[in-house]
Amino acid sequence: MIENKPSIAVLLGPTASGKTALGVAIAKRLGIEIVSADSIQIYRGMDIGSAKPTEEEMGGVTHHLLDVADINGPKFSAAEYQRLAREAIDLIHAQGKTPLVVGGTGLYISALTSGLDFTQTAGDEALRAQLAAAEAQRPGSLHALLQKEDPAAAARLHPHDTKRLIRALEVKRLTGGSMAADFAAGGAGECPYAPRMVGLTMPRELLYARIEQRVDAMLAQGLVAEARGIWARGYDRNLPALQALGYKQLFAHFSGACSLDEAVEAIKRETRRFAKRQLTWFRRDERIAWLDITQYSPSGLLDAACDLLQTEKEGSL
RNA sequence: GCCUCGGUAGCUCAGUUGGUAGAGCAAGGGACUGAAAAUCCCUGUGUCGGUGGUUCAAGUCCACUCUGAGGCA
Repeated sequence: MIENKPSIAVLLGPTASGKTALGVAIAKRLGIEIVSADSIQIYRGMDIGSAKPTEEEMGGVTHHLLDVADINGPKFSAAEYQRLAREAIDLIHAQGKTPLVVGGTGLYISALTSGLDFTQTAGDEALRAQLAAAEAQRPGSLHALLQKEDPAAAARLHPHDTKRLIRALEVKRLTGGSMAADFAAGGAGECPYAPRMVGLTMPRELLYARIEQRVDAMLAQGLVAEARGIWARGYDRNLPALQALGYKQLFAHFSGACSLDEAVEAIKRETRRFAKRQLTWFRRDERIAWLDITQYSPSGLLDAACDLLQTEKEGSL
């Protein structure tokens, strides 16, 4: 009945909800370290557009999992994130502290708070390229293939969901296993930690207004120059890192596909949609204690968050 | 003051010879296990400016009225 799993505190929420600042404040008060759960802040050189905290914003609090990958380096993955983050967490636990995971990438957070077990098969780029080509040539062929090789997985995937179809075929062919089993598990496997989760929320209108303001602030901070610097390196525009909000739309502008104004509008629109998807992901996790930031004063919010995140600790100490 | 063209979904608009309305965009909901800020699926939310009239039946025809743009005086 008594679980002895080490606890982790998690602060999550959609983009522009104020996680970064609150996270630092919490870490300072509790004297702990932060583990970022952000799929874009892992990239070196993508600072303004990813809203990566500056040295000043970090306020002396140690942040893990920032700047751990290169834009054109080996393909990063959720599995890689899980490995690195667990290392960082173990290190923090070794110091007798509770790590505070802060971020908005749902899959990454789930990789730490649930039993998500990525199979031991790394991606096979050649196979992926081959499958992608087959689908491009004859749409629908991947789903038909999967139907033959792994009907259970095929039943879970839409014929248009090319990325997952490729992955399912990859898993089947390389390991003989089935993605269907993973889907069915729903991440319910063994989680090495006891997570304490707090989510930041607010009325949708306010969130959208904050997104608008933040994109404008990024532009004022030099987002265009940062993106142009990366653009100038001539990387393949299809790199995963370059699909990031802000960069992707500005690259379209640099290539002459649209005006700067149009790119900025697209960034704001796509960021809104992203926030909506984040909320969809988080909503299904009943473990999250939601704090509506409009219901608290800044210090009240900090108190409430610390309270929720610490309860477990008090109980176990 | 007169004339013309508009007023239909959050926005831009379409609505055949009268049968209580539909596209794009925006938006909302959902999925998600090695690309996840990615990828994919679903959804029309409406006193058709208002009032009265003709009609079995009005977004559609008639009258009046409110309102926007333009034109003529």
